[in-house]
Amino acid sequence: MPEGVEIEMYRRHAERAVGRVVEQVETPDAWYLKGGTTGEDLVDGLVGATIDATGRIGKLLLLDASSGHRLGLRFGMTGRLLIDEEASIEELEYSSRRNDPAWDRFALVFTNGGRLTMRDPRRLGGVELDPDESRLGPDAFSITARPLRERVLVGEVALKARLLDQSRIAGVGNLIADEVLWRAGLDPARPAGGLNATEEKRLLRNLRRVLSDFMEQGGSHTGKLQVARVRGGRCPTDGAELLRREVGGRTTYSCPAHQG
DNA sequence: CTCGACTCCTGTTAGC
DNA sequence: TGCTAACAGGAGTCGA
Repeated sequence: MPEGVEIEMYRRHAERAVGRVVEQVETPDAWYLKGGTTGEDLVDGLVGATIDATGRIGKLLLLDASSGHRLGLRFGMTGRLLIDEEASIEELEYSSRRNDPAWDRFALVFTNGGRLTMRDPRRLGGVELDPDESRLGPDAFSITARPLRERVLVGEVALKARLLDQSRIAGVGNLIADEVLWRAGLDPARPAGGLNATEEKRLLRNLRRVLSDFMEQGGSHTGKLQVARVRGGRCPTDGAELLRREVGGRTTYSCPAHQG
C-alpha cells in the first residue's frame, strides 16, 4: 500500500506535470473531495493555473499551482497516480492488478492534452484544496534525532502506534513500521517512551536505512520481513515463528526471538 | 492533551 | 463451482 516511500515515487512521477496548465478538473466522485473542498473550488482555484512545483509531507502529495493554491492528494491504501495514463508503480501491494478506468476518482486535464489521474479502487484516498499541513509531524525521510526523541519516543503508548501517528512523524505506514522495528530489534508493543539512548539511535538508523532501501528497491513491499508477513511465517534471520498481533490497531508481525 | 475504539471503503481471498 | 465472510489499512471522529 502507498506509504511515504510510494508517495515520494508518486511525487517524482508528478514532476512530469510541472509546467503544464490545467484546462479542466474532473471530479466524478464527490465522495473523494475532502475537507469541505467542492468541485467548484477546484475549478476556481486550478483551471488556467500552471503546476509550478510538487511537494510531499509524509503521505500527502502536494501540487503548487500558479494561482497560489496548493492541491493535496491522499492515496489511502489503494490509490495510484497516473500521468498521461502511465503509472509510476505497476505492482502495488494489496491493490488490484486490474487497472480499471472505472476507479478514476479525480483528474486534472492539461491544455497539452495530457492528464493527471488518481485511480483508487477502494476510495480511501481523497483530494483537498489547500489542506492543513500543520497537522502533520516532521517527514520521516528528514526527521532528526531530537524531534524523534521529543515527539515520537514519549509516553506509554505502543512504539509502533507512535510511528504510525502522522501528527508526530509523517510517512510511516504499517509495512515500514514493521520492517524498521524488526531490523532494529525492538518490540512493537513496548512503550514508546521506554527506549534508552542506544535503542533510540538504532531506531533512527534503521528508519533511514529502510526508507532508502525501499526507495531503491521500488516500494514498501520489498522489505526482508515482507515475505514472512503471513500467518505462521518465520523470521528470515533466526527462523523463529513470527508473532502476529494487533498493535496500534494494525496487524503486526514481529520476531519474539530478537525483538526485545 | 492522550489514547483506544470505532467507522469508512471495496477488491481479494480463504474456506465451506 | 459458487457463495459468503473475513481481511486489508490510512485517516478522521468520538468519548472517556
